[in-house]
Amino acid sequence: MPYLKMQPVEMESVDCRIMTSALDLFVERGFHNVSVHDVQRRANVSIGSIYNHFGSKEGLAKSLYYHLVKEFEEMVEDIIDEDLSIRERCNQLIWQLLEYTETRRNIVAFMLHAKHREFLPDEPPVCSAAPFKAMRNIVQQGMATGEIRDGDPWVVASTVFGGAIRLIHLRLDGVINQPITLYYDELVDCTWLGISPTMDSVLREQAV
Amino acid sequence: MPYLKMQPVEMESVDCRIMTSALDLFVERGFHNVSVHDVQRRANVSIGSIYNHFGSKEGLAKSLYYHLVKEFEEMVEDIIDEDLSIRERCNQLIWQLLEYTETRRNIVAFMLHAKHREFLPDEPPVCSAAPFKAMRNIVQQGMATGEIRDGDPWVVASTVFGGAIRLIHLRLDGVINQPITLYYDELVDCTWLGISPTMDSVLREQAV
DNA sequence: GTCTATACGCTGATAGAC
DNA sequence: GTCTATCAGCGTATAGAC
Repeated sequence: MPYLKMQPVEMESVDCRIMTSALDLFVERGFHNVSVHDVQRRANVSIGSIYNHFGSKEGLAKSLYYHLVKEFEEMVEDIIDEDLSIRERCNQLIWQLLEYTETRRNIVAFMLHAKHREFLPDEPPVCSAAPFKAMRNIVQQGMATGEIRDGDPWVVASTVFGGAIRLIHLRLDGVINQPITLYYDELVDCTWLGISPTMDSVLREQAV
Repeated sequence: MPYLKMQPVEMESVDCRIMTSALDLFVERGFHNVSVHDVQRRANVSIGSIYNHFGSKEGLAKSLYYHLVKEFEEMVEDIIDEDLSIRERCNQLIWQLLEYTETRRNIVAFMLHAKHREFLPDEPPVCSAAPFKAMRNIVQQGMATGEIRDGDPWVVASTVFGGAIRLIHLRLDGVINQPITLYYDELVDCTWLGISPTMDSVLREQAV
């Protein structure tokens, strides 16, 4: 059952069936452990069809990759377009990342887990793609407005999203067995307030 | 030039040359884009030799993997054996991770970046290997002694090390162009105190 | 545009001399 | 234990009918 967001066109296009099958197989076994025959079989099309549509196995992977980056980018854009504080934006992003991991596991797995350089040698790394740049942008805005601690953009951005991404990896690897959306509140607390318990006491004292 | 830590034995053993060559090639091109012939050529041995020592390409990868996990584990054990507070232990670990990334790039890349499941299907994910368990253990101890904010172990551990691991990935991907050891101090601050600037002000106010 | 049958290169692995 | 020569199978890609 294809579940990729498709452009206006028909939902059941051959392209979509092929890409969906490819995505699932690539995530299950890894790009190099999937033959074009495998994709062909799962998508219920002929090999000729695949080569007609995508030119090569690499071409198929590339199309799929672009498609997913775009979908991801739109998600980020949607959040940016909402009228939110920087902090709320970051949290919203973290939430969506966790939620995507649960509801569209393979998309996240392909974006975050797959080592594209191995089969798309000319592609820059994912983290330099548009959506990731947008994420870092948000962080920098936050530093400018004073909503986020000032410092090196890389360090701060890594701290903001590093915890979430780490949780996602653990979940994808099957080390964590429950939906990570359950961890959202606690994760956000840890990230913004830090893991040092002294800060807690400071706050508590203040509250008293 | 082989740079793997070798057991007591001679530093220039054939095993070591083969494993070092394999490590470099695997990291450069990915396991599946490296043929046994490639390894053989770089290590200046014959194919027969490789099959004699390791039985198969997968056997070579497995030996290499075990070797590196062990080396990593020893690093963690060394830190645990030192007489340090939990917090210092965590920081020491973070430092070592950053430093390893700079001085033994390929080892870290192979451990953190490589998707072992693709070529070692029966291997559990890296993050469930001994050294990672030890890292989570330290965090749990910290929660027990009150040195670390109490909470779900996964979330807290991900927050403690997530930032560092994220930085390492960015560095390995070539997105960050300077040694990440430079970021150590700031990273540790962000992690323990959180990225919320309000905490800073709280502290500052307190200090006044 | 879709299909089947086929070609051809590469790579993991072995045999057997030294 | 080390080497070279060789095999067998798989997997990408194409040719050509429909």
